[in-house]
Amino acid sequence: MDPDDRRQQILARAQTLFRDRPYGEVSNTEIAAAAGVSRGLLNHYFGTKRELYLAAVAEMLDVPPVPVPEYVAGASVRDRVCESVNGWLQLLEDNQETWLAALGTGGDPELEQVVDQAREGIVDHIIEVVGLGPLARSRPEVRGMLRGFSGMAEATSAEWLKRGRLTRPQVHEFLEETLVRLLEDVIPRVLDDPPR
Amino acid sequence: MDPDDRRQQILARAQTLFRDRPYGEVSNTEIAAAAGVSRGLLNHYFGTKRELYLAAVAEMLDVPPVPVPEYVAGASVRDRVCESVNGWLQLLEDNQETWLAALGTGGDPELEQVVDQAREGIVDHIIEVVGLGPLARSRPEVRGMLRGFSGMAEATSAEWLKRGRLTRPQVHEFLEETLVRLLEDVIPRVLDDPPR
DNA sequence: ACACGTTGTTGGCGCTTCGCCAATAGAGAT
DNA sequence: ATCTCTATTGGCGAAGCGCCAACAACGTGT
Repeated sequence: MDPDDRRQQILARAQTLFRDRPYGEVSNTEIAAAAGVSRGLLNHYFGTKRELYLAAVAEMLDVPPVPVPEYVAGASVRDRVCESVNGWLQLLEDNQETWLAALGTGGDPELEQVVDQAREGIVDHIIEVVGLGPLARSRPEVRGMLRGFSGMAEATSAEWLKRGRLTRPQVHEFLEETLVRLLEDVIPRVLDDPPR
Repeated sequence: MDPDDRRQQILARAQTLFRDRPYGEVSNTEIAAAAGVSRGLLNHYFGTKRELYLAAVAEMLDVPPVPVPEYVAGASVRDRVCESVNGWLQLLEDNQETWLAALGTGGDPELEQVVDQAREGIVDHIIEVVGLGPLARSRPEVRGMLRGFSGMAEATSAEWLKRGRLTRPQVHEFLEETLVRLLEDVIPRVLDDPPR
């Protein structure tokens, strides 16, 4: 079989298994059986089990980015934030299991880095949507604070998807209101103050 | 040796090892050697390796709670929030490695539950500090949204401790300003709106 | 004082998993 | 047709975990 197809097939099977059960409970033997190949082949394509895991998670997180809403002249910051939050929630709803499975990283530095990169991409998206590019380039603190907002978004989304203490509209309104206040009040205030 | 002491000693050694390296890379043999006991004794005290891990993490997270600042009549919400944020940051600074190690949970449901409980404790603390008890009891959404704030606090703290894109005073001001706006504006607004 | 049971403690057995490697087969090229 | 290259396999050795039987040390009852 074509090596690329085989690699992709193995990855797909590994993803479905790693979605349901944690790393330690999924054996390479099981993945190989699910893919209909021998166990040694996994070591042939991906070196070790961890590398296979990293590849699987990395592809899980590689979702098509939310399209940036086209800039409508006269659209308020609030409108654009609303649009962005909506896209984020839709993306989450479509890929529930994927995100929920990838929330915790088990303290593995490399895996942490993979997830970290995905989160940084979210921050990029926010920056682009609200037109914060120049400021963010000169002030790294902006990215730091938006990562904070990203953490809030993940936590509230988990409350919605997992625990059910919040509904989707509630999460939306909560995040939208919060982000507006961050952009208009909190972030400028923090940037103005001396870092001490 | 006294069983309690032995158990505690093993736990201590396991904690230091699990702090530095992820679960899969720490062998029971190593823990036993570090504790100066035989490997089988770990299975005697804690049933399985996972249970030992859970016990270690649980004790890591069992930090002395931040004392609730005594209620000064006339103290504004902002003052109390400031005090609370300060306590949270101090706690983080004192137990850096512990928290950073426990941030990711590897998708393990039981471990997730342990960390989840600790985070819920943080929410309890916030509720108590800002005097939101009655409202939180009748409206579970309040807890959900405060969990969102807790996620933001963790993310910004990681930016400060790990990545260094934020300083501690900046994190403080950021969280304080945000929480004030949450309590005064965002949360009431979300609660008033129909959940749809 | 002596036997006895309780319990902390150890070493070892069996099973599973993982990484590696030699052996095989099958396709494409000369 | 043969040769080579590579995908693919089965198996070997090491390591780790859970369990259990044996040992020892201490207290207890008679």
